[in-house]
Amino acid sequence: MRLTANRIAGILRENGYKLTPQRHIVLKVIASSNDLLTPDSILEKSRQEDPSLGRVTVYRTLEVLNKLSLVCKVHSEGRCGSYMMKRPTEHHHHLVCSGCGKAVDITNCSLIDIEKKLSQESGFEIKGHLLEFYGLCHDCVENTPTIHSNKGGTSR
Amino acid sequence: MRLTANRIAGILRENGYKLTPQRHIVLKVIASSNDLLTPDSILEKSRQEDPSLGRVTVYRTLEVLNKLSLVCKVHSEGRCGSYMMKRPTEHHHHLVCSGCGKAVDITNCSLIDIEKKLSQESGFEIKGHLLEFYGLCHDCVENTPTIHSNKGGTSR
DNA sequence: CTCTAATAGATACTTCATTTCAGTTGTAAT
DNA sequence: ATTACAACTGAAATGAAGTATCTATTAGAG
Repeated sequence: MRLTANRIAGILRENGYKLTPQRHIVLKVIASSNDLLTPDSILEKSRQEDPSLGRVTVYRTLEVLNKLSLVCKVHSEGRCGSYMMKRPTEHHHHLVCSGCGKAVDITNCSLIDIEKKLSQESGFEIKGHLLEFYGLCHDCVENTPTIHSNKGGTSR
Repeated sequence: MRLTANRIAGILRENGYKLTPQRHIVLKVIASSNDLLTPDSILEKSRQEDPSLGRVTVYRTLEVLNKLSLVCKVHSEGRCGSYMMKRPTEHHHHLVCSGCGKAVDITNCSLIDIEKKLSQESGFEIKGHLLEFYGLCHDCVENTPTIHSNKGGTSR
């Protein structure tokens, strides 16, 4: 089951948020993409429909959507703070293409068991984990793309 | 085996980098901490020893250390781009305290096997993964701290 | 000691995000 | 429909984090 922009619009209203034309545009942009989107690319796409739409509105809408757990905030390679529509409702992670931003959901996460063991060993009260896989999708392997930057290593 | 500031200084020189007093200070700050440090906190601590030390120098030193794989770049909760000395030389991940930044190394990572399976299923050429656990260390559970910000969820 | 490429810090700039504020609007109640 | 108001919008100012440029300085090889 895929969350459409209209379905999300309903959820917003149910939670006491107003449904403005601007929000509807931003929603549509996010909901209709399979890729990871930066706030800036969301703004750009939204302005194709309403050129006067403000940057602040994008950030505010993302904040609301994040609060309602309707979007996933992803770190990705060299680019933190990108977003995509939440597709599986259960706990999951992502495999993101460093080339084009395409994202695949990974739902079979076995780290919660590991958390328990870690918790005992370390004395930490573990609140959660961050897991992302990154690489190149089939198309980008062939086309050797240069869109997403890939500088600087992360902890691995 | 723990990397000391002096040992790292040697590695720098072996790789053709000069060992300036400023770099030595920055090194000492990172090497003598068990916690995750933001560039800003590294600057602050370094300035306790040399108040004229510049922000740019911190970034440049971190860049060099990262290039030589002497530090780990960690994303952590709501705070990307923090650093800590690399302790195990092999592939590993971190458990980070959202309260005080304390970090524990996790060396038994089984995700590389999963990567292979994922690669076959998705058609992606997987380059790596990002995994971090976060929570509160024993001290911070008791003292209910407020140092590190904890706003906004990440993908989990 | 001398020489030079590497480095430091000052300054300016860029990018990304947040705050503030005055005017506008969705929507629930009349 | 009309009204009333809290929620919302965009412009502009501000802030935070990191980068680029330039000149003076210096680590360290010879």
